[in-house]
Amino acid sequence: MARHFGVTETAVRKRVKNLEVIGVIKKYTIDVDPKKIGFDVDTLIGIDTMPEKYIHVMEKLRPMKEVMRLCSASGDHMLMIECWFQNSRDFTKFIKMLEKMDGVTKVCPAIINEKMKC
Amino acid sequence: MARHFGVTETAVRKRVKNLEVIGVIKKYTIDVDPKKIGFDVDTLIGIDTMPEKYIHVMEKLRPMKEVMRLCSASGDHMLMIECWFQNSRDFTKFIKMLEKMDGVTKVCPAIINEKMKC
DNA sequence: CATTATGGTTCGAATTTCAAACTTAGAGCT
DNA sequence: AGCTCTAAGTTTGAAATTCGAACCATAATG
Repeated sequence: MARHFGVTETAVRKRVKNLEVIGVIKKYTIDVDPKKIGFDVDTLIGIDTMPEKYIHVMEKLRPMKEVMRLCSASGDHMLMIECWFQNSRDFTKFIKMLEKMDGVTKVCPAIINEKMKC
Repeated sequence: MARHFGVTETAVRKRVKNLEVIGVIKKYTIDVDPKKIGFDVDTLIGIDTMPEKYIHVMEKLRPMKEVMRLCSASGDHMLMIECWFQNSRDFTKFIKMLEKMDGVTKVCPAIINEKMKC
């Protein structure tokens, strides 16, 4: 980067450090291909809950090993989760579990076929 | 990592290198906070299209600067995109544009409030 | 039983990391 | 204008890391 921008390596380091401190850079991550490690089913699931059970459902979902990402949303769905499964059986089982979960009113699963842009 | 697993640093390097070669590690990324750089509206948008216009819509969306991620899916929606906007005005404008786009039959936007797990 | 593949280790030179001290240059005051 | 403060760069050198090459050890295989 330093070479690219024509400044010293230290200057770049200071800027990056600052981006970390002020929170622009939240973290450094590794993009892993779920299929390559046996997770053939990558899904995005929209969930709606009864308003008073919202936090409860969220707290219940968060620690689940299948749940790779979780965000609260407004609009089409109240919660959106990305989940990885070894196979479609596990996927179906999980969806059924969600539908039965206390406070959940709607479950809208989408199976991700291909990530065209990341 | 080497210290953690009690092997040499070179051993770890070789394993990581191998993970890169076989594609388990797709890439190294930086997780940036959109709000911190002026993108106050982070959204997840589900899109449905007429089957014959599917590829066409996808190719049109992919290069758009607002589109941070794009994946093809089956189930709840045919396409799922994550988009960043500076403000809700830009967001609304984009949604209207999508709705008018040739071949698009349905647009389901969700505004991400908080990423609880990444 | 010899051979190959796999997964380690050792070693050292080259490169990178990183903090401390120092230098601008501009912005905001009086 | 003169002064001070701050943001952003540079220099420098010691410490740490990177990384290839050469070299084991072991298990699986023809």
